[in-house]
Amino acid sequence: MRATVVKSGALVFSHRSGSVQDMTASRTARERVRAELTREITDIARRHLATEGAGGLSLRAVAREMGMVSSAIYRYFPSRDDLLTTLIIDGYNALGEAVEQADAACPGDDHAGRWVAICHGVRDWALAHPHEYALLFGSPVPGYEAPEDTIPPRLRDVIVMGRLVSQAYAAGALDPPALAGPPPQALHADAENLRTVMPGVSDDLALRAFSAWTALYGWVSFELFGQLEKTIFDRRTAFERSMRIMGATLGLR
Amino acid sequence: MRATVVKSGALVFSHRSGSVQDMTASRTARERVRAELTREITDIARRHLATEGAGGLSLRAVAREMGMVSSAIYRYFPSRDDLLTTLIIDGYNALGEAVEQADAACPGDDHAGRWVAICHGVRDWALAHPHEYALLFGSPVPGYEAPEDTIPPRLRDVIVMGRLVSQAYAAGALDPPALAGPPPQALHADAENLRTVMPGVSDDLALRAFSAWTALYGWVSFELFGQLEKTIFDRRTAFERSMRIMGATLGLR
DNA sequence: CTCATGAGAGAGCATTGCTCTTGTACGAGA
DNA sequence: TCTCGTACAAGAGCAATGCTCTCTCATGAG
Repeated sequence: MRATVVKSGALVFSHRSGSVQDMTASRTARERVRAELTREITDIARRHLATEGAGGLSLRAVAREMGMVSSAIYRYFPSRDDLLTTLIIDGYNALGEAVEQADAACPGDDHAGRWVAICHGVRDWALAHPHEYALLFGSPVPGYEAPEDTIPPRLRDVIVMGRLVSQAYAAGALDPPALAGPPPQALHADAENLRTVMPGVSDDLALRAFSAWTALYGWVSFELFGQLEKTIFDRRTAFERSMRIMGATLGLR
Repeated sequence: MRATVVKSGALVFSHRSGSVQDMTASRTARERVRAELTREITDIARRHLATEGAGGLSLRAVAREMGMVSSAIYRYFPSRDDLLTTLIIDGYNALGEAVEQADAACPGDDHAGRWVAICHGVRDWALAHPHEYALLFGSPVPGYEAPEDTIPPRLRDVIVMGRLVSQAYAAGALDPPALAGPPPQALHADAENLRTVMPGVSDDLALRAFSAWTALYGWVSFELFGQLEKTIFDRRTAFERSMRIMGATLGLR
């Protein structure tokens, strides 16, 4: 697999960079068809995922639908888990994008509004893609270990929330209520950790924001996994109310 | 997977039952053996569940371990889903019991302490039985529809929380902070609904309590499903802090 | 003692993930 | 333009799975 033409000065770094991934340019016809088929496989797999769920995703079924024999699919994905991994990465990216758009649709200085919009962004995406959400946030499929590649996409949504909190804090728009004493010193390191996506805020605020974040996903998971079944009926309203309360614990009003 | 094929010629029912919960006193020997074998199946299944997870629970493997042929197990459970259902019901009961005990271990008038104890009760049980927790609160297994029988056991834990909130409210021990205006009228029906496990409290309080409840499970699910992986390290402390904040939104201090 | 009934055994079907071997068409280097 | 290595697909096969039959036999109520 040798590139036909090396156009940029990549030659200089060619011995250093082991992982080259610029496959956007049209290479040979073979590689083009390979990329096309790979995309088609993931598309079909995503559709099966949406109808059957993660457990029902079958490589053989995907192959069948493509008119391939089952073994041929292993040319593209060495195992079912590898297919799952790309679906997971795609899922995190799709969710992250939805959240980014929800945030961007609000005026930058309406911090409380942005918070609610972000929450709705998560919930709406989850309701629209329940099985993908389950793949990302449900019980991990047994024997499957998420590789490192999934980490950056996974952070996209939380980064949006962190940015909001930091901006609101910097703008002096936060008026957090006194709910408890200062957080225990033992949590300083974790708060410091959280500040990588939430720069500038206090330990207390970072921890509260993360709590609100888990509450958001707690609600959505409850709703999607059937735990609200005979309990909450006006779910959108109840969700928004709950998220407003959570936002209020951060001082977003 | 080892085989350990045990061809037991006769079923020995001289096993000391000593069981406490046989409401129908020992009927015919046949029925005794049947009850015993049913229990043994669920025990083995629960062990497999704990090691392999829900997806890896195989009727054939359970049968093999019992020295039965695979088809024989269908005399006891008509399908894999039925086995799952009894495991789910048992799981809810075990969780509910753990939560009840956690609550009971606190002085009745220490409402804030009881709240934290209940939260730890949920989390501790979940950490001790991760796969069972995943079965109860994780992504629903595709094609599986939880039957009605699972509803009462599922309410055991939430009833404990509701009782606490009602008692604290009745004792005048709640001092909820002003976090938002009154809840929308649209949620009155849902709040009324919540009052079946939380009698006497206001709409606002019922909704806040339910929010805290979802936040609790949100945290535990995040922790168990790997979402806290490179983020929170002192998890017990962070969890308790988060739950204290949630309790404070109810006015528990 | 009789005999319907409950229960285990075994074969079998359709399905899965995955491997191995064999045939084939492409396409880069001569 | 031809050749030959390579990428690819096909097919058979293995070890599992859930579940359904049928056959046989011991149990235990009448």
